[in-house]
Amino acid sequence: MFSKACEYGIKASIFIALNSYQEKRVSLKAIAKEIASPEAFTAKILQDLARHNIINSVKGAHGGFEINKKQISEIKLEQIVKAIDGDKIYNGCGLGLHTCDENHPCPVHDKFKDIRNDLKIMLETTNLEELALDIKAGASFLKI
Amino acid sequence: MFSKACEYGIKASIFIALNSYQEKRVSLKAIAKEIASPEAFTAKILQDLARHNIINSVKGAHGGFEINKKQISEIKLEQIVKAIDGDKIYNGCGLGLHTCDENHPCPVHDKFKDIRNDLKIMLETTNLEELALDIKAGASFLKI
DNA sequence: TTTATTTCGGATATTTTTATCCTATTTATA
DNA sequence: TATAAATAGGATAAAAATATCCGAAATAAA
Repeated sequence: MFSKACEYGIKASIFIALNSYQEKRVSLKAIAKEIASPEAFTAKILQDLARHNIINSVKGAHGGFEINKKQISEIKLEQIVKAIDGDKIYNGCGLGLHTCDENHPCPVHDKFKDIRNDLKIMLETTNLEELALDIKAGASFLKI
Repeated sequence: MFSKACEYGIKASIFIALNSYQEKRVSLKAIAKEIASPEAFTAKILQDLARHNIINSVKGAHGGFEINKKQISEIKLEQIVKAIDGDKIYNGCGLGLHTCDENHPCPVHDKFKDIRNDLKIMLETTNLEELALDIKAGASFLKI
């Protein structure tokens, strides 16, 4: 469904959010360990998220990644997915047609429409805060 | 959502079904042209579908691909997807966790559950016949 | 039986995605 | 100011997905 890069990006964002609530900045190393991802690859993704102003990066000693506490509940999964995978998840045709819409639908266009739309709504309405709270409560997990 | 291979496989199957209703066997060349796919790559996919007994291949002059007319309405999208992409679309965790279930959910497990299930139901209930009939009626398209 | 046609299948190539490595730069602190 | 701790980012490597090539095998028809 998502690329590996996107999976890492979502998990990393949740972990950063979780720590930001406690005013804790987290290092790349800590993030990669927590979400069980390759460190250098994760670094690239975090840079990408920082460039998109989804997370904030601080260089130098005692540096690391953080998210403005007040913004955590405003950040939607959609922003992370779009920053990393682009919007192909929205525009793309289920069967790869170049143009696929009501006037020129692919064979599964109608069948996919609702599913894709549900996914879209889910990504647009799910925010980082709720995901972080679940992790905090032990109701969900970032690895294994 | 699906791999390119899977997209080609679905479109090819629909085109073969369409022709099989008219007792017409179609060649790899004709298929690749109709669905705008690379010929040699499509060949591999058709071989795969044939090995899974979803389509039938006939070697030699006047050979090609066909589907038993009586089976067209019985072949579900699910079979094609599973033959080509495996069942990762069902078992895979949205965030790539090794184990992700009710007892050990990933952060988006609940959010994804319904969407994934809708997709599953769609693939399990959509058959080749209805897709072929839409193409025949000009209500959907295999390329562009 | 020869020839043309067509799929089969192994080998290889290209592209994209994922992952790693190394140096530069930034920053806090001793 | 020197040092250690971090991220930034360019270059490269490895793996996976996509795509191509070519000879072998099968089959219909001349």
